[in-house]
Amino acid sequence: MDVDRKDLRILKAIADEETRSPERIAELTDVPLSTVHYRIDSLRERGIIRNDHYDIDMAALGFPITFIVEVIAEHGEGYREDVGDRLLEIDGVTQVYFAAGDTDFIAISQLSDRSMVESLVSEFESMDGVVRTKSTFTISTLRDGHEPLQQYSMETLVDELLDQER
Amino acid sequence: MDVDRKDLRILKAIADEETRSPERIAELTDVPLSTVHYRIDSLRERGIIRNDHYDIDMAALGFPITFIVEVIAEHGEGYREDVGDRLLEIDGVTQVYFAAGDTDFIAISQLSDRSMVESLVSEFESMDGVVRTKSTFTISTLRDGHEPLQQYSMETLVDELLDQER
DNA sequence: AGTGAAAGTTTAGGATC
DNA sequence: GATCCTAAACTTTCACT
Repeated sequence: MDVDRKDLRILKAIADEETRSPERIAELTDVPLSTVHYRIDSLRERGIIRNDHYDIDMAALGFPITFIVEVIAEHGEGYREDVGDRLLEIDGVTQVYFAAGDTDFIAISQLSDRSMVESLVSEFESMDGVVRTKSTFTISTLRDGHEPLQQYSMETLVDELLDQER
Repeated sequence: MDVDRKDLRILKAIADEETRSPERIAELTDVPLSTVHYRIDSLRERGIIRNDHYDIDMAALGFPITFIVEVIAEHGEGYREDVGDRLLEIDGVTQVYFAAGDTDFIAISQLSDRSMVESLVSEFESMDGVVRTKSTFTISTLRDGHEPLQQYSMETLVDELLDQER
């Protein structure tokens, strides 16, 4: 059920080469083509690989601004859940996290221009159950999260995910 | 060069159905199959669709914790650039934004367990040029950013991306 | 936009460990 | 249960209309 070293080699090749081609993965990992197919199927069954899809570059499409809003919600009877649900309904909000500590939610959105930023800010501020918001306007994206496994060394993957070293 | 309504219909179908199959896209959009192929090629050439790849579910793989760190850097001679570069080198840091305002950087990481959180926090704190950090531990992910276009209504897309309404 | 043949990719069957 | 080969089935690309 758990991943093994061969799975990790395949996943790392997928992320590093940004490929979906079993042929290419087979070359890079020295795992035979048909085994690559078998392993990818199995990773999909285990929910580790989701659907295969296209990666849409939001900046290239016309939404170059990443806007991050921290939200402090009222702390009583289901307010937090309500606010969370309403954050999810706002157009352009692509990530929402529920957090521990001073901040209750962090919402990240991809926007087209300043007017879209302004209308988003006013949507957040007029939202029922919201006590305070803190917005961060990003100047540049040093790294987007589109291929997360690239940011782990094989060593970290092995250390963190495999129980028994041998 | 710019996208038109037909491009947006295709992109929205890709995001909503999480599909990569031109046949399925053709069905959903009523655009002929060969035109879907042609349009997807053209979107790729324009950089709007990047590579097609697998979506790796970091939580399912074994990195269920999203950890968000705001970094305030020293404000002199290239300190900011240095800090940015060093943030990018840390294992597990999947998104880094350079921001305007009180916070200079926002780094988002996907981690396996508390011990990985602790070692990341100490890496951040011991980093040269870092004045202060504020960490946010997320309890749950209400939405990850893996299919951003799902979070835009067709109306918003048309309003924000197409110049001339007709 | 559409057609159809060529090229490429994935699935399925069966042998092996 | 995992592996790996081969061949059939399917999908995509490409030259042409």
